[in-house]
Amino acid sequence: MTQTSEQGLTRRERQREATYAEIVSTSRALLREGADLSLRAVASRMGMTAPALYRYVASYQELVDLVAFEIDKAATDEFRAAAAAQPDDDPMAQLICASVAFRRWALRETAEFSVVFANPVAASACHRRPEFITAWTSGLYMHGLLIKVWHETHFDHPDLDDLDPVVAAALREPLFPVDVTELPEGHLGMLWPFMQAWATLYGTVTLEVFGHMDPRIIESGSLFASMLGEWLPRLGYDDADGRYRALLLAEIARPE
Amino acid sequence: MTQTSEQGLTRRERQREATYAEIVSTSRALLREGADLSLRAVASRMGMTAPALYRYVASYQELVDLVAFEIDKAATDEFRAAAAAQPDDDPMAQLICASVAFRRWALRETAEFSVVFANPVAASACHRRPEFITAWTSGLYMHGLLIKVWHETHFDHPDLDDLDPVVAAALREPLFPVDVTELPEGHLGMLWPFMQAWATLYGTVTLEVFGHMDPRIIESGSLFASMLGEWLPRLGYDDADGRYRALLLAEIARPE
DNA sequence: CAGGAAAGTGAACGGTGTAAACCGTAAACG
DNA sequence: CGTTTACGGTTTACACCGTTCACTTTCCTG
Repeated sequence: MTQTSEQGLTRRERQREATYAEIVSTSRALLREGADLSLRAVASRMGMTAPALYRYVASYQELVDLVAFEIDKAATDEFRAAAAAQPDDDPMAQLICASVAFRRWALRETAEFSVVFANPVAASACHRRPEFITAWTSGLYMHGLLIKVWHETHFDHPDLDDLDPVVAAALREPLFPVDVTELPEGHLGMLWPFMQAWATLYGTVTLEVFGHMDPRIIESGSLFASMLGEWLPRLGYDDADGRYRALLLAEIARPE
Repeated sequence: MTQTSEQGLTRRERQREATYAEIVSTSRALLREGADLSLRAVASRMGMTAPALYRYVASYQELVDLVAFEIDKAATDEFRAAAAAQPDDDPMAQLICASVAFRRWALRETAEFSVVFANPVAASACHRRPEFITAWTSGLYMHGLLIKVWHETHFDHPDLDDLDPVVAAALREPLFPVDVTELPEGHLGMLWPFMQAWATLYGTVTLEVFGHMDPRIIESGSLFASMLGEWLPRLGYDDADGRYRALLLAEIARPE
């Protein structure tokens, strides 16, 4: 092999990597302009022809999967930044900020959100690489926050044996975004409230993004606020002083 | 005017109505075969050319809206049939059966579900005719069941004045599926738990349909069961004998 | 230096939504 | 009755789309 850069990549490999990055960035630019994602549009904006993209991506669906993965990664950075405004020893405050950031991002970048979350995933990419499950990065991050919350409150969660055996078996070797090494020993059941919380969070936001709801209520953010507020006691906070509820409302009202 | 039928429709109008019906039925047939909905496919299967469809529908999006509306209507018939297996003086049992039927329908007819529920609605059809909001019929039916539940348990709901004023204003003249005449006087606040329940129901099912979840957990139905079970106390049932929870599990497990 | 892989091009096929011009038939009207 | 009008359909055409194939260029490597 000829000279490789300090990352261990040859010139060609580095070029290839750069092209991948450009594909993703042009795709995201298209989505943000309201245009729809297409091989031809991406290629022509890059000064190429459509068939050239097949050197990087085997099909249109694979382009979508690639872009979705990168979008999710970038969005997670945004959630992380929002959470960073809260002290590190207050994971619930971080979780609130991250969740609100998730909603804010979804309502602002509806096209990007649709690519990641309103995109059937099961048969297409899941079986190849588990980490290509859409929302892998964001799910991992959110779950990490939830674990930090548990370390503070030790909130209740079912035991594996109390759950449907099928579910228990699934939780023992989960194929969704979770870092089991972060999970305290013998507390696999904590995954269950995580999935419940994720379902309601995802559901509320999807409902709002797709507009299946009175626009005035969406704009007010009340539905989202009540949904998130209901999770406080379940996560071990009575919030007697109303601090978290106040933070929640303030974050929702905060302009971009 | 020439002779009109007993419905007050001329021959021409009746023919036109029949063509509309055929458009919808062929569209649904296409969706159920896994093909995707397109003007050309619908037209050619009807023995026409694509531009002819423009005599009935102004654009592709309008075709989608039309089909979505009819799909929702047909699905609601299915929910109603499932609920009819329960006695009429047990609205909670009916609500459970209808909700499970909703999930079952969504997981079986994922393409039809996507047309109705994963279809941005706000800007397209909402402003023309409020009843063209997707899921109008099903939403109306579900809400009717919830009102019947309230008449039995008088479950708690917030007062309008306790809610965000923006929300209160929206609930006073709601533009989503609800028949205010069925609502008992002074209980407009009941719409609020309805929207919360709808959001979680919709969210859970959408999550399952799009496969953003461990397939084994979807198949077991446990997530859906727990979500629905959590609504029992909020709707005024302690379910001490576990009757409703048993019904819920039985309905989920029941084969088609 | 020769060979070969990688990257990109052009043309082509079958598919899509949509606009325009055109045409026969059936209803409506004087 | 004849004339007019409008409806429901056709052809044609345009601009896109994903995808395949044959071909060229370029650059790395043995």
